[in-house]
Amino acid sequence: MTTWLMKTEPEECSIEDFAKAPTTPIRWDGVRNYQARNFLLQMQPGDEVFIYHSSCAKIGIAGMARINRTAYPDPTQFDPTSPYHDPASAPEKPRWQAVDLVFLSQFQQVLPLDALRQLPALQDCPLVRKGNRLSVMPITPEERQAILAATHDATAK
DNA sequence: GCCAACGTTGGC
DNA sequence: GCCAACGTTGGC
Repeated sequence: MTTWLMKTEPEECSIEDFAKAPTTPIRWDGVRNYQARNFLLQMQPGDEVFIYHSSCAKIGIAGMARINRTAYPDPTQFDPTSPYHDPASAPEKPRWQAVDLVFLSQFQQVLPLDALRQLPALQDCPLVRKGNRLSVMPITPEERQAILAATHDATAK
């Protein structure tokens, strides 16, 4: 089983959206980067995902979700009214993928980016490297442990 | 709002 | 295949 981290702007989709309806899967669509897409394709049912809030007041990891449905063609790429529409993608040969996530936990406080930067285990994680824009990335067991140890979240193990 | 860093596009 | 121009990401 792999652990992942996915970035989201909370105005669009936040950990609160998951917590509001904890059994309802949320489609993670709009990924338009090949490296991130390739990670989506590797996800397995039950994989854990750290949910990271970006471009907002409280930047950092806000909670966790798990993979509820593995990769399938992202419908927004074929929707001309969607901001994620990709006219170059053909339905018979979809370019972009989505997965579904369900709620796992919400941290009592967002684990802020500056705290993440201070974790020695995260020195090689793309998340804390300046200028890195990767929105979906794998998290090693060591990184996962360090993150969870920093949360003080009793529900996370 | 600024801007550095990055990925993508397209002319050649 | 190169690489300059461009658009986007995302922290500050």
